[in-house]
Amino acid sequence: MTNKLFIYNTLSRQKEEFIPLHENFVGMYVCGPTVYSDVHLGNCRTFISFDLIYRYLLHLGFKVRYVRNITDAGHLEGDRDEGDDKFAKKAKLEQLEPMEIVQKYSLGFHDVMRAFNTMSPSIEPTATGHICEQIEMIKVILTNGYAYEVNGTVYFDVEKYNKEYPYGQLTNRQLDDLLANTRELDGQDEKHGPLDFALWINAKAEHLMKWPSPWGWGFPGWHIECSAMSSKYLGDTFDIHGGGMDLQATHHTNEIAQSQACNHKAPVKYWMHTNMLTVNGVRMSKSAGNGFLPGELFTGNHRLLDKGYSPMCVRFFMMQTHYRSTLDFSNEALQASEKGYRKLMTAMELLDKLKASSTTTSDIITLKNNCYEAMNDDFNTAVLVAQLFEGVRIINSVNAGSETITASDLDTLKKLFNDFVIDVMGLMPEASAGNGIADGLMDLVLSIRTESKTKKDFATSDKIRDSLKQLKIAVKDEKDGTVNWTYEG
RNA sequence: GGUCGCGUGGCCGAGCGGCUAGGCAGAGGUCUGCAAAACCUCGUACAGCAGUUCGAAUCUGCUCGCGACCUCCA
Repeated sequence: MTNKLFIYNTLSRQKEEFIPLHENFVGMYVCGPTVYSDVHLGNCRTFISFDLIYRYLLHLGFKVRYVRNITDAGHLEGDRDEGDDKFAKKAKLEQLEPMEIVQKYSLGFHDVMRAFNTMSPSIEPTATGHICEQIEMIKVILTNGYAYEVNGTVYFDVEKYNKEYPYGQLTNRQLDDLLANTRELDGQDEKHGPLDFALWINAKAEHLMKWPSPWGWGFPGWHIECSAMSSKYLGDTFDIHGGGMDLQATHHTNEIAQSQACNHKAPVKYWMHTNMLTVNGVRMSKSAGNGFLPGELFTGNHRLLDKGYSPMCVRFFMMQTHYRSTLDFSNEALQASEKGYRKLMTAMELLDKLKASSTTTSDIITLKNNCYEAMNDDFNTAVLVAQLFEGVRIINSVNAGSETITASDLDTLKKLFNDFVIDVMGLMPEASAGNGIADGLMDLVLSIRTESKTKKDFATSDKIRDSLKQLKIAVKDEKDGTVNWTYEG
C-alpha cells in the first residue's frame, strides 16, 4: 500500500507529497463562515470537505490542530472599503444588536454542522475576540513599511509589496495583469493604488461595531483576522490552509501578503481549495439567490426540490465527488445518491451478521489497499466510494452464500468499513425508523401476514404488503423466513 | 477583455498514454407463491476536427460550448 499522502497544492498547481512541518503534527486553518445570515449549502460543502480531510489526517495518526474561524465583524458589503458592515446592516434590518445577529447565526451554523456530522474544530476563534492581535499585526505591517494610514483607515500597499514578493502567486497572475483589470480610481478614493485593501477601517459616528486603535475608533478589515488568528494558534508558518475557491483570488492572496509583510515568511505550506456547488449548472451563491438552505434541503420545502433528503444522504452525495470538482445539485442526482447510500448502510448492517468460513474467495487486502490509495491521492473519495461498493458486493455475496470469507478477513473487512465509512467519511446510520408503538404494530401486522402466507392465503398477505407500501413501508421476506421492514422516505 | 478550469454512456461522477471505476436508471437472467432485495450478464461513453505515438478519453494545436475569478460570497 502507498502510505504517502499526496495533496494538491494551489500554490504549485500540482499534487505534492504531504510532509508536515513538525513530524506527526498538522496545523490546519480553514476560513469559516461569516455569521450574518443562514449558512447555505455551498458553505457546507467546503466545511464537509475539510471535515473529511481532518478526519483522514486523524485516521492516519496525525495530531491535528484544526482552526476554523467565525467572522463576526469587519466584513463589508462592497469591496471598496466603505459602506455598511454586514452585521450592522443586518442588525438594523432585524432590529437587533449586531452581536445578537452573530449569536443567532453562529448557533444556527453549529446546528447545521452537527446535522452533517462534522467534527468540531480544535479552536473556533472569532474576529471580535482577536481585535488586539489584529491591531498588533497591522502595527508591524505599518512599521515594516507595507501600509499607510489615511484619515484613520490603514491600507495595505500592494504595489510596494509586489516589488519584493509575488502578490499574485496564488492565482498565477502578474501584478500588471491585475492592475490592467481594475476600475479607475475615482477622485474620492483614499487609496494610493487600486489593488490596495484596508487593514483597519475608520468607523463613522453611527457605526455600531467599533474598537479603539492607534488610528482612532474603527474596525478590522476582512482579511486581517485570518492572518492574525492563524499565526496566533498555528504559528507564522503552518501546514494547511483551506477554503472555498472563491476566496483564492482576493482573500487568500491578501492573507499571504499580510503575513509576509508582517513576518517575512510564507504563512502556509499547502493551500487547498474546494470547488463550488452548482444548481442546474449555475453556481449556488447568496447573491444569485439560487441557494437552498440546509433545512430546506432536509425537508424538501423548496421550489427546486421534489422531496427532502437526509443530512447523511447529502453528505454521501458530496463524498461521491472529488472536493476539487464542481458538484451539481439536481433531484435526479440526489435520488440516485439516496439509494446508493442506503445500499451501503444496509450492507454495513449485514456485515455484523456475516458468518466466517475456513476459506476466502475475495481479496480483502487488495480492497483495503485500494481504499488507502484512493484517499492518499488527494483525498479521492469518489474512488474510495467505488472501492467500498466492491466491498458491498462481497458482503452481499457472502451473505447469499455465493462467496466465503475467513474470520480474519471478516475482521479486516469490518474494520475497513468502520474506518472509512464511519470514521473517515463521517457517515452514520440514519436514526432508527421505529418507535415502540410502530414496532409493536408492525410485529402484529407482519405476524398476521406470515400466518396467511402459511395458509397460502396470498391475497391477504399481498394486500398487507401493498397497503404498507402505500404508507412507504417496504416489506422484505428474507430467505431464512424472517421478515424485515423499512421506511422508504 | 484578462487569468484559469471544464466538456466522459439516459443521469451523476472517477480515471488523465495501453489493463477501458463506481452509483442511479434500463434490458435479460438466477432466486422467490408473487414481490422486494441480492447476485450474474449486457449496453462498449469520453464535445468536434487535425496532429504526436506501435497505441489517446488521457499529450499538442485549432474550433465549438460551459463555468469560475477579476466585484460581497465557501
